[in-house]
Amino acid sequence: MATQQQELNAAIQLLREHQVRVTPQRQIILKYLVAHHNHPSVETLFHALEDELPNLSMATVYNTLNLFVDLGIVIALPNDKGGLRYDFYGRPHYHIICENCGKITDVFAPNIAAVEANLNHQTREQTHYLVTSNHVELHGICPECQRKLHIDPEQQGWTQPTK
Amino acid sequence: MATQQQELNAAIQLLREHQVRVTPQRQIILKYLVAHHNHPSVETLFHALEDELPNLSMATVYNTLNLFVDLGIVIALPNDKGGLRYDFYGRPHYHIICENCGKITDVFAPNIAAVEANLNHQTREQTHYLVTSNHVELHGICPECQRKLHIDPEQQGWTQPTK
DNA sequence: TTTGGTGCAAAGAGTTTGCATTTAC
DNA sequence: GTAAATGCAAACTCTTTGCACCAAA
Repeated sequence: MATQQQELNAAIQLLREHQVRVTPQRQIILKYLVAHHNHPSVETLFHALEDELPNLSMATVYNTLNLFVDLGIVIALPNDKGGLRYDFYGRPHYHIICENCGKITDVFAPNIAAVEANLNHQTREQTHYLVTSNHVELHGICPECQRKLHIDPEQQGWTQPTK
Repeated sequence: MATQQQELNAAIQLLREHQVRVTPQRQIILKYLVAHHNHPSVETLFHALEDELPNLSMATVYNTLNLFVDLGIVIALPNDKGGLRYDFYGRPHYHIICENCGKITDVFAPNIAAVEANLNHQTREQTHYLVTSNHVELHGICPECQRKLHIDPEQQGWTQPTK
């Protein structure tokens, strides 16, 4: 398991390899993403960093995140309202999102590779696409919200209360 | 296998059950979505229908699609640029998206249920979330783009050309 | 007849861009 | 020293909202 410092160094190395400059803003944004796996929106990230970087601009946050996504350091998680949240992508994993509170949790399944291989194979058989990657995203209710909503943890399904 | 007419009728029935009015706009938008599995954006849908509904408003398209998503008739497919595309959700399926041309293709895998059950179980074990649904999305290169890009169909991986 | 829906226009949110200044290399 | 990145503001795109008119039930 790589330490946060090692992950950060590896990411900075990646910047150098792509000949983009290692600015304080980029380092601080990276450091935040490595340390906090809270899948921040641009907004969240901006406010989390405004103490450390008082004249940080929103534009810089947008530009930096777009750069990181292009370099594959970070992945963008689109939600069904058209917004994006970001995640440092050190090790392959997928996500589960709480339908009640919106929290995003990383899932590192032991046989994730087997499931994905199966999925990719089937898809290729059927569509003849050349499969390059997959995104798995689950939705559910996180443990805290289960308690808050008084949901029986043994039940297998759940339907959102009518709005 | 349900015919398009049956799917359309079922969807209209759903509108009635939820006591929302069956307007010409809603019927025509539904008809389009049932007939074309091209995963249109709001823009695409609007232009496809402007002949049939000359004073159709964008706002109506937005409102209607949001309604359909809330009713579960249609699903929203967010892309990593923060945009949304829509898909009539008659039968469970997942999607593969061409990285070159952006085309979205439906995948109806035979044992999709088994793969999903496995995924859900693992996720629950690890996170203790109550899993309610899952979204599987693959990325790849569609057959046409493989030809255009002269990609050997036997190869197993592909990396996007540097921009 | 009575809500609820539509169309229009305006407002709002989120994101990108142009440009002068600053800074990493 | 030079090219690239930042910060600011303005521009732009996408989506929602308020309201008068219309139409489905």
